[in-house]
Amino acid sequence: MRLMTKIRTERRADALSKERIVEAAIAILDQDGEGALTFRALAARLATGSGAIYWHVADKQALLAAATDHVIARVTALVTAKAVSGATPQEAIRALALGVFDAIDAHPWVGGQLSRDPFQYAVLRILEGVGGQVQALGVPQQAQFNAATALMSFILGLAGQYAAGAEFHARDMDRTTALRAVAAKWAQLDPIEHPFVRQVAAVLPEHDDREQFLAGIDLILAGIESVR
Amino acid sequence: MRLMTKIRTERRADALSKERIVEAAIAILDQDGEGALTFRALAARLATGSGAIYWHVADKQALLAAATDHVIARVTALVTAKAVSGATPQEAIRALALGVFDAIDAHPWVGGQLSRDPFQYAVLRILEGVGGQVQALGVPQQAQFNAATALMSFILGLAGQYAAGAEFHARDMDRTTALRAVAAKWAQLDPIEHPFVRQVAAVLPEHDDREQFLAGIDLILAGIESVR
DNA sequence: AACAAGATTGGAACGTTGTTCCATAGTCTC
DNA sequence: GAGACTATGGAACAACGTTCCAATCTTGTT
Repeated sequence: MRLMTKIRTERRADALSKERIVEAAIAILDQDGEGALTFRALAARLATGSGAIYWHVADKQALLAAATDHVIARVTALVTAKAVSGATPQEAIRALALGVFDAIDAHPWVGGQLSRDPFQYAVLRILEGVGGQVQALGVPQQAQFNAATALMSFILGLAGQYAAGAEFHARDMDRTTALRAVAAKWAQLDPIEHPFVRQVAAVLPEHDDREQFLAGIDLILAGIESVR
Repeated sequence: MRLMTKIRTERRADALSKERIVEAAIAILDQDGEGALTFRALAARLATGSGAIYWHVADKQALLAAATDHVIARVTALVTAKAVSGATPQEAIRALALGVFDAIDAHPWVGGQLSRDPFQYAVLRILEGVGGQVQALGVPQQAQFNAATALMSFILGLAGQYAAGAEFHARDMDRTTALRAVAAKWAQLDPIEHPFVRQVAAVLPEHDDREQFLAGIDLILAGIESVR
């Protein structure tokens, strides 16, 4: 008896595969937003039927998780590679966080997906990256869990907010005018009931999301420093 | 000509109203989870048709936002009342954060909704509560925005994660056994690629979400302290 | 009391979605 | 070639959010 050659011999040039499906899904998501990804649109783009797609992918959740992982894997791989080549743990954490932020900026749907499913592989990747650097930071073992998950929660929280905001304006306007519109609405709130939000509204249109994000990371890093 | 008496005279005892609809929605969400809230189920519970509901509510998003606000308004009102009666800003922030956490624990769907729409009124309420205490903390004006939104993002991030996790097990098992299952899966990961997650898996089943949440808040508060 | 105008109701109907089912076609092992 | 397994494409199904509309109820005017 011969060992079965499990090597997939190219059946056809245009054969379906999980990878091709995921890439097509990402293309749709990037081009037309989260709402545009349907199995019909996907089947049309791949010139096949929805049944064929289900042969390779369990369901829509799995498809979204795979697409998200595809994007996040790039980020974590790139950053952990940098981390090896002599950077402080703080710098590595900042780089990882910014990598995730930029990925969400480029693919807003990733933000929504990350904050929706805590046990998907992409989230685990980020936790591993953050956790490793927290260890390198010299945080005592019992505190590592809380420190790493705090960083994770912050990243995912802002990810979700930013993504939802991006989904919100999408086509109609650019980000600045959208923020200006929100600020205008907030400025009209009751000064007695919402003094702080009104104050925020004044600086909202000019603020830089990236800087805000990094400031939050630095805040938590400073907090971790004080525990160490 | 006489001024129109715009006072709504009770049309019928069982008249529909936005409030009754929101309360029924909350009942369904609490009882059977986020997926169970449909306009058909809502209409059945209220003994009416879906068209009648649309007369009072714009769409499903508005309904979920109203339901979320209904829950969160209670929390912020309660906590800001406490804050007035002499508590340190730190204590007030902890109380507010824990209030939100407990609300999500009691109504997991609130977590999902909060992290999905950044401009809904409930989020604004939390931001106002947090921001007011950040001011009271003596944080310089330029840093207040970053400090408050960092706390917000952390709260919403963990809210989303916790809610998604709660939705995940829901009926089948309680939280501890669900965590044990996840921990078991994580423990089987490649030790080279995922050392930190494997370490986390060991403590995952015994950890207390509430404590973890509070630890994160304290970490950020410590970070804010160092900036002050 | 009768009427018109608007507010409110209940349920049918529409278009779209995720998913399942199935008849067919391709590919590999004997 | 005969089967067995893999893979495909599209029809069909149930459920959803939403729209539409005829019927009813309430109010203000005569």
